Order: sequence, then C-alpha cells, then structure tokens
Amino acid sequence: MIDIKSLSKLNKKYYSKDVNTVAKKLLGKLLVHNIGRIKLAGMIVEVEAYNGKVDQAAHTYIGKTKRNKIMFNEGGYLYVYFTYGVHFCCNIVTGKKDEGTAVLIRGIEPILGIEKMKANRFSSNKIESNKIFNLTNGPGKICQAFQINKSHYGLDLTKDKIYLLEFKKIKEEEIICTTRIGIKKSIDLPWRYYIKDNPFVSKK
DNA sequence: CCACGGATTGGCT
DNA sequence: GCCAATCCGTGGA
Repeated sequence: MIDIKSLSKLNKKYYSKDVNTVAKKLLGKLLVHNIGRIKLAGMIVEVEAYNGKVDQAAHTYIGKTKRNKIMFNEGGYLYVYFTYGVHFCCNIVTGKKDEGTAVLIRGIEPILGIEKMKANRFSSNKIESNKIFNLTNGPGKICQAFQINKSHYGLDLTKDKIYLLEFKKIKEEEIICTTRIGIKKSIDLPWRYYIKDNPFVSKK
C-alpha cells in the first residue's frame, strides 16, 4: 500500500497559470477523494485544456451562465458538468479570475481504493469487461469510479475532500500532445495531453 | 476488430 | 426543440 501522507497538496498559485501549462503539469499528479474513511486516489494520465476566449468547444465560449460560472473563478475549483443525459465529467478550473479556462480529466491510473472503484463502476450483473484498465480510462468513467457528481460542483481543491497531490515526475519526452476527443468545434487545437503508453489513456 | 446507435437529462436558442 | 467535452451493447466482417 502506498503512503500518500507525505505528498504535498497543489496550492492556489499552482492552478493560477495558463490552462495549457497547468494541463500538461497535471499529468502524474494524484487525484484524491476522501469519502468517510475511504480514500480513492489515482494518477492523472490524460487531460484536455479548454479556453473560452479562443476555443469554441469550451463551455465558456458563450459567456457566463449558471452552469459554467465556476470556470470564471480563479484556478483551484472543481467544475463538474452533466452530459448526454447520463454522465458527469470532472474539470480543474485554472488561470485568473474571469478567464473561463479549465482542464478536463480524461484518464486516471487507479492507485488507492481500487476495490471501491470496481464496486462503483461494475455494480450490477453487467460486465465481463470489468478489467482493471476499464475502470478510469474516460471522463465519465472517472466520475463514476471516484463518486464525483453535481454535489461536488464548485468545490475548493485547496480546502475540501477532493484535492490534488504531487506524485510522479513525468518527463517531457513521455508526454504526447494532440487534438481533443468528442468535440465538433475547434477540433484542430492540439490541447490534449497524455502519458505515452499508459494503459489508462482513453484513446490513442 | 470496427461501426453504429440508444440511453436520457438539462442547458440554451 | 435540439443536441451534447460519453459509454456500452449489438451486429456484421
């Protein structure tokens, strides 16, 4: 069992940088969710940057609304949204106040609480596809495994029970930069980053 | 292996 | 009323 007590938590200043800078640096960090005495933790292996100023695919491109308003805060908050009538997706707000930028978490390698994640993902009669790599290789899957939903919208990552820790140093040459997935606008922006050869990346 | 479509809510026009 | 920053089961090659 890995002891994460000695790892340091990312602070406000860390999240306040430019969204693409932060996105890249989030690779190798540990996402932690404390649920009672259970601790869920996993290493971020795939992310995408969204910037409403220049990016039509960003939810903030249309300006401030009830749904996206947390993205206009300064960095360090959790933006959770509901999509396709089925799934939640989890984002890290970045930058300065009123920028409207965030990083979508798309792939995670489970580290702690794996049995709990399995229970969250594969509860019922379903699935022969309950392989370990299918736990958290996608944004909707991550929220299901980590029990993240609308109630966590706007949570402060420096003060609350969901937060990020320093974990593994990722070398520049291990990072793949490419175009984003599942969008119809601004499809050519190379704002997706993932760790080369990691099995928890959602898609090559 | 790959392509396709259904699920199902809520945000915005 | 349209459609989405997705996932999964099905059906055909």
